[in-house]
Amino acid sequence: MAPKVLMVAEKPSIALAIASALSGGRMSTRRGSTEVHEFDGMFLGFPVHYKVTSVIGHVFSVDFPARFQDWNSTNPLDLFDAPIVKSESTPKANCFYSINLRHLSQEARGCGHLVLWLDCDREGENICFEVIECTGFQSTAGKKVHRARFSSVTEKDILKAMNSLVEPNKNEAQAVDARQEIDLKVGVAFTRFQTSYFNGKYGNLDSRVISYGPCQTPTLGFCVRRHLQINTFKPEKFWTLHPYIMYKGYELKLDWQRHRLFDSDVTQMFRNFVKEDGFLKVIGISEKQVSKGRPAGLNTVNLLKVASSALGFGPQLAMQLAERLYTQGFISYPRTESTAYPASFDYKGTLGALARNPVWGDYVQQLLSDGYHKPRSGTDAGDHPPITPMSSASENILGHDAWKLYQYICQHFLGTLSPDCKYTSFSFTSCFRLAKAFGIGVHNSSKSISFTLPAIFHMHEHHRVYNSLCYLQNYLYKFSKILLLHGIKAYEPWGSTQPPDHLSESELISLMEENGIGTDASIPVHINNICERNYVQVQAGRRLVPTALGISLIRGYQLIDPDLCLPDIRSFIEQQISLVAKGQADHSLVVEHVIEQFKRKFIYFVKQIENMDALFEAEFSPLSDSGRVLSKCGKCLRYMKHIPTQPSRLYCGTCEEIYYTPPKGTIKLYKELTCPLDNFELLIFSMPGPEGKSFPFCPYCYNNPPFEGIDNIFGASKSSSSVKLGKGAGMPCFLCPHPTCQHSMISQGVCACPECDGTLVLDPVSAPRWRLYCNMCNCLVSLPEGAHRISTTGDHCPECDSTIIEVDFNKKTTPLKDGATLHIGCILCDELLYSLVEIKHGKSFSRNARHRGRGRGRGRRGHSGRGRGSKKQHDPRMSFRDF
DNA sequence: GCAAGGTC
Repeated sequence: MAPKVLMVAEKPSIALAIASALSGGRMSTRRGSTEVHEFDGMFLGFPVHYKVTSVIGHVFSVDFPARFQDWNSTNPLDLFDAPIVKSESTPKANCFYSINLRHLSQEARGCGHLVLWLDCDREGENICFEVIECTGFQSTAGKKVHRARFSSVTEKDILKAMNSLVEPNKNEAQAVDARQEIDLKVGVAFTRFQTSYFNGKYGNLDSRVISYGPCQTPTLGFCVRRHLQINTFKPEKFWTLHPYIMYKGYELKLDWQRHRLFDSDVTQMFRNFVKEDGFLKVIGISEKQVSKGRPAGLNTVNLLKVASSALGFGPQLAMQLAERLYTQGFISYPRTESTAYPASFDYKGTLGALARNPVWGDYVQQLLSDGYHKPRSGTDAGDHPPITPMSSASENILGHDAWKLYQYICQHFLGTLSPDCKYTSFSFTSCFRLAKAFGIGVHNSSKSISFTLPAIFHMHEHHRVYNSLCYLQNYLYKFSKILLLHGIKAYEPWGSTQPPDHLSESELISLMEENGIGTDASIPVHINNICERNYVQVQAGRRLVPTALGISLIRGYQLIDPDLCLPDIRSFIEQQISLVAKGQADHSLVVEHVIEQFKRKFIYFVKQIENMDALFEAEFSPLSDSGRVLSKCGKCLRYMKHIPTQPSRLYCGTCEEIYYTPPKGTIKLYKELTCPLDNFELLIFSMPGPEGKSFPFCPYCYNNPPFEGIDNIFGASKSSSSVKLGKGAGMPCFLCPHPTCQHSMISQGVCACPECDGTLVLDPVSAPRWRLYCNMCNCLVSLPEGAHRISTTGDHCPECDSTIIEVDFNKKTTPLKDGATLHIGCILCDELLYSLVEIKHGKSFSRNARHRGRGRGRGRRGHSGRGRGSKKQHDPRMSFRDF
């Protein structure tokens, strides 16, 4: 059998391109975690069997070990010296691709060579070593690792790279390791300190996390800098003259060449001169040919700028739309830095694909028949070609927003192939004759007051210039060199100088790009971050207006240590890790050095925090003045206040303790019931919307789970729970294993979830639309509607072990004979109850399926709680109706 | 609950 060669790319699209190029399209493709393309070919002069697959970005990410994860017991300062661990990045919830790591180690089995086709940048080089680690290639004798260096994913470049394989560059990979460690330690240390300090002191900051980061903070800094410029702007009054002439009913306003004066009296003097004379003489006309070059190819950052400024789409939305257009085959890969097309690019073919489009098809035909120009040369970053339409679409197919974005991408592409845009700009200059005023008999332009009719031109799509007013100007010039002044306007004052507007998102993207803050893929994330943290708000025209919180933070850094919010902080880190990438400095020495510097900055920042706090004090209210009285503290038995602004929390003024509550919902007192474990009054949390779940929780247990390892025992890992538990997310009652408390999962749990490993729990306040919800997934089951009361009993069904429930039907609507209202039974085995229950929705079963077999559900009974049909119990997708 | 960087 031919030896096997495994090739790994950074994303599925590249794997496909490489396999297609090397196999000439003759390959077989099978679906693994990611697609695997297989074919036979030659490698280093020998016949081999190729397998080409990909990862999906980074395989690993860095974090602190578990013992540093607890905010309360970890001093943020210690994070600088803490170890860091690499662990497999958890795949996205809606992603069928499960696991990069296992996929790779499986595919690598039996392969003698590994060829790394990761993107040719530092991140790609870093992922090379992640792949090597996953495949175990490094450690096995007789196996060889190769790095393909390609400048584009064209067939030519792929073949060229194949013939000049090199070794992966450890230095570049280590530079990324260094950046990861520095970003993690600095970001997390500052974030935890700020969050604890300010959220522990003020009640209306309106952000769960007061985050800091070497990218997001300078991004915020740009917005605040502009805001402060606006606030400190001192307007000045100015005066100007605007004479009017009439032409065939048109009133034409002329601009004064002096533009404006800051002196009222002098302006008034000029005004009188002009008015007294009443005539203007045309002394010159200019006709300029102006040319605007056709654009180069479109890259991500430029797309984002136009999307924001012209289409009104934020970067996050724009990328989502672009991503969808890409996966549907309408445009090429949307994340690219390059604005230059590869030499081999098939313009004709791409134009051909657009030729039948009803909107611009005619223009495309014209370009094809009259000949198109090659795009202006841009820059080639060696990643992907510029963003280009791939096939024709219509608004009906794409929907409004995606269509607008697609339309721009098409028009930009057609623009790159069109002739340069040429247009003519006309203007004429006229002057008021100063003869009278200055007693000079002859016109002298040096002593005249000149006015200009502003150049008027209109560019039509496809660069045709129309301008009826140009003819008008010509007419004026030829036939009427002396113009009668129709009127003159000069208000007092005409106006005042205006401050700049708030930073537009598009300007911000440019600033970030210029200063090396973020990358094309991460710029939208950083902007989104500062919005979500409530540091800025996007207002009309997509302008970013900082909030009181955002301003206080930046002004605070400016007072304590301006470096912290200047863009240079990113370039400093970049410059340091570049030394590692070039092999000029040792990885660990650089990390140590940079971390040490930031540690010192951190210590100083903590010491000086009062300076920032003074700004917060002026702007925000202390916890003791915030919120409204809600429930009793179990320790001091005094009332605590609920502070509903993010992060939602309770504050006990007596104990000076904070108890975080689940986010994004309403919180009410739960019938003044108390938790048997700690005496705190129970609360009921309701998620918004008609289908929103409600559940009781004890504020103390929620923040300090009384039973260790709740996650492991019940498989309800915080991330997989459909309820976003949020900060301190410990244990709501639906996870509580208390054996006798009437609110615990043991008491309220009814049966195993049909779709995951969770337990269906009675929603105690769902009347009259009674229901059960799963304590782990989205599964929702409606119970008989309109019942007065539904409650669990202490009994279990002898047949399926579900909890027996008691239903008190409404007198008028009771389905029971003779108008009886009380009915007791098992919802699965009792014919009547079974006929009245209905599964509403449940989406997430596949994700949790792998937790199966760990015994939970009814908890102490393990599997026995799962339905009665033992024959079907192994199918996790079994619908509720199949029981 | 935290950073920034890949990608789906």
